[in-house]
Amino acid sequence: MTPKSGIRETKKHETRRALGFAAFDLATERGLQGFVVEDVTTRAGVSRRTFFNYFNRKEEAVVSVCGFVFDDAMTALYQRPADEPLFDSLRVVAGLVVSPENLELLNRLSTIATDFHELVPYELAVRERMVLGAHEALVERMPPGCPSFYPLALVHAAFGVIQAVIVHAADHPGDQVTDLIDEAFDYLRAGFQTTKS
Amino acid sequence: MTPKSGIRETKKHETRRALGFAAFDLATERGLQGFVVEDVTTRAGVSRRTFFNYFNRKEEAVVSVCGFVFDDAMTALYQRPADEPLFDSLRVVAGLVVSPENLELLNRLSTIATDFHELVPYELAVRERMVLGAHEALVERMPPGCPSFYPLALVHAAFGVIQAVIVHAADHPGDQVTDLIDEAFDYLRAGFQTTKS
DNA sequence: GGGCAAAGTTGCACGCCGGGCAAGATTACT
DNA sequence: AGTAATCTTGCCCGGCGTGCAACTTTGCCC
Repeated sequence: MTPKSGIRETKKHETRRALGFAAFDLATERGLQGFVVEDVTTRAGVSRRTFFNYFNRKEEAVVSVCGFVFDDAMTALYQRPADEPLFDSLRVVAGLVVSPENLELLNRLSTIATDFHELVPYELAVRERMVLGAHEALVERMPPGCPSFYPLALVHAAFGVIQAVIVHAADHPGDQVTDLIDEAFDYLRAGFQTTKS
Repeated sequence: MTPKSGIRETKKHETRRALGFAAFDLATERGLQGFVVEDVTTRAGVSRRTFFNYFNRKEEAVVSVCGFVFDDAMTALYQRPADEPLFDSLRVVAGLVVSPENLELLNRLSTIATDFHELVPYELAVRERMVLGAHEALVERMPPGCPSFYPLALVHAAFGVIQAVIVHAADHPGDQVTDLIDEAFDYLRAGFQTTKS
């Protein structure tokens, strides 16, 4: 977690990014089966062996690009005022997760995953990282000694409806995502006791 | 979806089960890296090539055993009275998902996944199948023409808190799961406006 | 800046994965 | 009984994933 000193970490980060984007782009262009690891490393300018120092498999590299969605969301969550209700913090973060740029990325990923089902598990894993990260962020705000189940349940429910929005948005490209997030969190706030529409 | 006639389907089903359990047991005994596909097929009594007619990879076979959790839950959901509120149906099904036998299975799987991180994505995929299946079941009960976002959000939130219960139960083996499910669905019903504990 | 330790990259080698193909076996249909 | 459809199996082969041992680069201290 320490930033370490410069060049080394920076280069690693750049190499990882280069490999991730190369894999993501190749998957977009040719489909998941349309390229081999060596194609990725050629594009990224490193050797095949190096690829496996960063990722365990091709699929991980492809979905890694979406990790920035995770990073942005977590950064935002940690920056929310400490006295803000947890529910409201999550609502704000939810809006960021489904920003236009992020949705574009997530939809490209979904498109690939539709054709190549084997990618789905890795897509889900990225989301799971986000849920667990958010949980940790919330726990820090809880009064000491407070049982952790409440924030655990809250964060799972919140990211559940966020996922619902993403799924729905993929099927209904016309809908305003901001509205969907509002609708989803209204349902959540009302305990799903109103159907609204 | 048609049952087809007997022997053929039955044998396929049995072969799939045999491969799944062989893989699951081997993973429990030796860990995910402690065996190769050929070990699975030897135990199941088929050829190595046949394995790949049923699963794309070893990991899929290992988690496939948990598919029965999915099947049971879906069967139960379809059998709920049609006029029962969706929320209540999901609450009942939630109790079944975290039955003692299922939890034993899910915990064994979690244990393996803890040691062998590469299994996690496949674990998540099984859960995702359950969420989408439940959504379909709920949609059938909605009045025709009703927008599908409400049940989509509901089912994602519900399985979100179920996942929270499973995660929590893995960390706190002493807790009563039935109580956790009640607590989780109470939170959900109350829109997370009460902390309770 | 010279030199050493730590960390990262690369090529090589090798076993396993994953699946196309075609032949053989088994089941379904009439 | 005969034929079509389905499933299994062995063969084969390119790609995957990784241990290992050089080699190169970076960090650090004198």
